Amino acid sequence: MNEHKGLLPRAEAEEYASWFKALADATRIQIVSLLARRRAPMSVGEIVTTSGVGQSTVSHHLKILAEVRFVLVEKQGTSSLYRINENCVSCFPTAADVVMGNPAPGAPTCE
Amino acid sequence: MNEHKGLLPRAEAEEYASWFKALADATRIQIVSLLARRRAPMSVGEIVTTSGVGQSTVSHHLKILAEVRFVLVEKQGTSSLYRINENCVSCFPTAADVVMGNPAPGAPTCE
DNA sequence: ATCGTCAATCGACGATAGTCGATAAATGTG
DNA sequence: CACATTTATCGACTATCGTCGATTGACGAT
Repeated sequence: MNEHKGLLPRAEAEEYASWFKALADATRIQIVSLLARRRAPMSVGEIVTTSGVGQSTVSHHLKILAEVRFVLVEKQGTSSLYRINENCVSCFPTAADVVMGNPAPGAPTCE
Repeated sequence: MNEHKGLLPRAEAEEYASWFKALADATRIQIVSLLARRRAPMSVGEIVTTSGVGQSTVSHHLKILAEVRFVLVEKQGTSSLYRINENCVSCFPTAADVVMGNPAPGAPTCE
């Protein structure tokens, strides 16, 4: 149903780009893959010591990853537990999908 | 075979990130999807007039897309013809692959 | 050889992004 | 309440990126 013969509308392109931007940083990939391997939730502190980057930096990246719902947060006492969102990761658009305009924008925003 | 229990090695993470970076810009997504819809090669000039951004900008983006082999170039006379690399697009790693460390780095660098 | 066209490169500018250190806010503990 | 701990936010700095205009280089035509 997405049959633009010409240019992909700017708004759609920007939405796609924002998703890829979330994975366009080495530190973020390290964090998200770390959370994926241990399927258990991790606190920010654990991620900080494991990743070796500053605490504020980790917090910043987790915020970005949470915005695209790659990770989910759960507050527990004074600490925040982050875990991978398998749903969102698996429905992340493939390059082929984006290029061909297959997925409706908003797709990766799954629960 | 990629069984890091801890952190994904930085070099691998940076390689993954560089692939996603190629699609982390709205203009680049517009260009690549434009080339994908018309499966025929397009000259830089055509892309410029269709996309509405400056010639040097388009050239710059095409260079980035060519570096990750999303597009292929063929010089013909005074003009350069760009076309989509269906091979590379389809073997671009999914988010799940990257997150779980499935694809060997270097995978998207297919012919 | 000269000119015109097309694309790549260069230089500059503004905007964005990643990182850090310091501070603040929230929550648990004595 | 005072204190410690954990995370989020803020401010600053630097590096990178996207864009443009101008220039250069390559090629074809006259």
